[in-house]
Amino acid sequence: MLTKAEKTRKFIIERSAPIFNRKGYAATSMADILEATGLAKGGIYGNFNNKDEIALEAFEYSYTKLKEDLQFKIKQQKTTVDKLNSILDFYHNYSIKPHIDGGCPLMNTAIDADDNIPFLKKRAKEALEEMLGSLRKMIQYGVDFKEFRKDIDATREAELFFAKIEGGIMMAKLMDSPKTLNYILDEIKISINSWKRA
Amino acid sequence: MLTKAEKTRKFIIERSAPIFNRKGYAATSMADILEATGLAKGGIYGNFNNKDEIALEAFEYSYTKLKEDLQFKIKQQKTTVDKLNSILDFYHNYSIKPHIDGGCPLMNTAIDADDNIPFLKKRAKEALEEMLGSLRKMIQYGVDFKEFRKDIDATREAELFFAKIEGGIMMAKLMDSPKTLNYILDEIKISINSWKRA
DNA sequence: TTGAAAATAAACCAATCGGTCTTATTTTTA
DNA sequence: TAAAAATAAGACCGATTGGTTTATTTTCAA
Repeated sequence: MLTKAEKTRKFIIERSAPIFNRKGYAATSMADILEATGLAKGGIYGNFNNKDEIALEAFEYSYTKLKEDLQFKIKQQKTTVDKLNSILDFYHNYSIKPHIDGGCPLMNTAIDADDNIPFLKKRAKEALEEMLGSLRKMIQYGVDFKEFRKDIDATREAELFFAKIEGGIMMAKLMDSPKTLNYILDEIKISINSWKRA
Repeated sequence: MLTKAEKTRKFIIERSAPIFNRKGYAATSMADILEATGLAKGGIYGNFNNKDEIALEAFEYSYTKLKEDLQFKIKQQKTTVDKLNSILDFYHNYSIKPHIDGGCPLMNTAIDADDNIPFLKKRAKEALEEMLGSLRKMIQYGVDFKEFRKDIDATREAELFFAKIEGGIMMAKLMDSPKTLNYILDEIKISINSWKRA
């Protein structure tokens, strides 16, 4: 069972995460967090040392949710091809209905924190590395178990896979249309098929 | 000749643009701009109405510089294939040495302004549309003048071209390595070749 | 050379920033 | 059920925010 303090911490993070993800670190004020939680300063600072700590845990929350939502879809598939396609399916209409308000926390934090907020940038980088690692393993599994040709470079393809999706999300967000993202997803789907053994 | 006022405006924007591009709208304070220009408040507010106006012109400056730097490289090439490749060349090592401090102003502004700063988001969207328009025209020219197969969808390819590059830039920035961006550029190069007529 | 306009510095403003601290209340434990 | 401990409210703090005003200096045409 969660203690009261643990529940409150969790509650504060759940409410803060979408705000940080939408507005970014600097634009999110403690007043925003008070409003979103309905708590007063004592309630917040009794559970967190400072804004940085909330921002870091908020990123953790948004990233973990992304990971878990993806894993939920992936687990339902058996073959590597189907698993990869389930990721593409996850991002279908992602710009309209993202897994958390504000869109991909990796990209948002990458851009928001890159030149100014080292502790957040560091964590986002680690998260991206983890993400790429699972994707690489998945593709390599497909190679090792003869689904894909053995000349497929899993590391390279994982990086390309993710970069394309992120680029597509950015375009879709800015253009207020999922069109480009869907083009990207279509293209990745084709390239996955091209990895298949003859 | 520029009047004194025009010179001062230009000077303020030149100094502010990299700061806005690096830190984003909210994190950039008027104090930052005073420091970067060496001017006092009177000097700034005598030339601009408010921070928003500076931020908007700063984006304009960063975007125009991107456009001009690209056009300079493109103009030197004759064929569409060479022109497109010169764009790829422009983005080679872009993450290490971007055309302006902070990297691509389109992506930075897209993420920074998307959910919070409508006047900036609107301008970034227009800029992206313009960018995609020129790219589309360029590819279509290649189709019309028989460099590319006639089934090539210039609109689609322009969007894919740009989305991939932006995704690559984001990854390169976050990972502190141009590796993924270069993978992306290689892949785009191959796809350009695949558009060629037999 | 002079006088009006343009440009600037810097004091000043209210509002908001992140954060602290005391006090009251609620929750847990004995 | 009472004492102890955990928790939260909200007044308060100095610093900083974007922006204004005023007095002074600079610029340039007549």
